[in-house]
Amino acid sequence: MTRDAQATRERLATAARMLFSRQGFERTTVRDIAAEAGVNPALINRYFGGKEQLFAEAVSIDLEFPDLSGVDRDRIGRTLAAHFFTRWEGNDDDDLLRVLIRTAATNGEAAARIRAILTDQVTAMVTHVAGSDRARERACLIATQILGLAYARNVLGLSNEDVAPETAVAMIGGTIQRYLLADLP
Amino acid sequence: MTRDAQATRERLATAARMLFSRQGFERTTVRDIAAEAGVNPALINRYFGGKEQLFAEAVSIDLEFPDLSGVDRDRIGRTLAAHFFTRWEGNDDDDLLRVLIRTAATNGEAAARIRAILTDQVTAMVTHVAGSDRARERACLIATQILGLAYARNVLGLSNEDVAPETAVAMIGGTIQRYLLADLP
DNA sequence: CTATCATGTAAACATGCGTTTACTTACGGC
DNA sequence: GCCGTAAGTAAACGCATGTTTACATGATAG
Repeated sequence: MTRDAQATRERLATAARMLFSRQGFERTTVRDIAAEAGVNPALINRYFGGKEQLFAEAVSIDLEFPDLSGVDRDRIGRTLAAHFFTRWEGNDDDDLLRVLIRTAATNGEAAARIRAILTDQVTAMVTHVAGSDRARERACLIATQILGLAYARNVLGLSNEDVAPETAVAMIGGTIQRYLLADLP
Repeated sequence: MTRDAQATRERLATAARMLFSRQGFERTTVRDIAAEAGVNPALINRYFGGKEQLFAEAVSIDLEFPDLSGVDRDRIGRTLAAHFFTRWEGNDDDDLLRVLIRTAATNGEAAARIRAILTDQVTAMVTHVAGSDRARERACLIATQILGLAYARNVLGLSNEDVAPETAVAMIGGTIQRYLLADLP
């Protein structure tokens, strides 16, 4: 048994991300997390202070928008749709947006975290592309579509059999394009 | 204390809908439900067999699409958007779609229920309006937008301050219109 | 080599959960 | 009016949870 506090911490955080992502906060037990990390449950309290703090520390997120500077102005929506679509394509079990979408359903802190992401990251992107005029409204509209796509795929389990990826990227890309740049009433 | 089995059953079902809606399945306890209904927790088992069965019975849902027969073909999307928007406007605490959206995040059965709604009700509506060709794809696209709107409002708590209702109805209506009737790639 | 302290463990603790059991109470037919 | 039965209750059960405590162990400085 090799002993390395920092490595153990990270094993716990990684295991936590994976399980929170798959099952949400309530259904994931500290014993599950510890077993997945191969250590003793008590270490969660030693290193993080408790389950809540582990969640707060394990789940922080960056949407990682692609660089849009070289993209045709009328293809930005499609590029963003493709970005999110492929990001969730793989079954990487520690995608943090997935964690939040699942967890926010019953956890106010997670919901606040997503709102912050919208306010900060999406609005910044919209401002950068379309200017600051009504940027927040546009960001919220875009968020409804992106979150709906994420929810359908991650929570409901809709797959490429239900909507072909090309169709989804093209149509949802068109929607984002409208929300970004079309005139608002 | 007046005794009426059927009334008690309904009090339990109503209380369950409200609490499941507010907190999701895991966070809602049978003791909470019984207290809200003003009866003994054991009656949940007597009348429904258990918490799971109570959930299954209390949460069945009808999307109640508006009658679209008299609506201009190019205003159908907007009509649908307005329908869903106003439906969730009020704070009625027993809206069943809200229950499902919250609960599906950590409960496979609820997720299956929403998929069934999509398959049955939304696809039927699409078929009726736009014909059966690729109706399921169109239904899934519409679902991503509707669910995203519902999620943003009910789970994240986005309000009319974030996006003005007129803007949301117009823009999201336009999206549904495209998903319903525009050529798919 | 050994003393020491961070690291890890096992077991118990306190609590809250869904459910079951044994019991009490009010209603309706006779 | 009585009594059988449906309706309702109180209390306990068994289990799983997050957390704490007391103890064991391995790396490392002197």
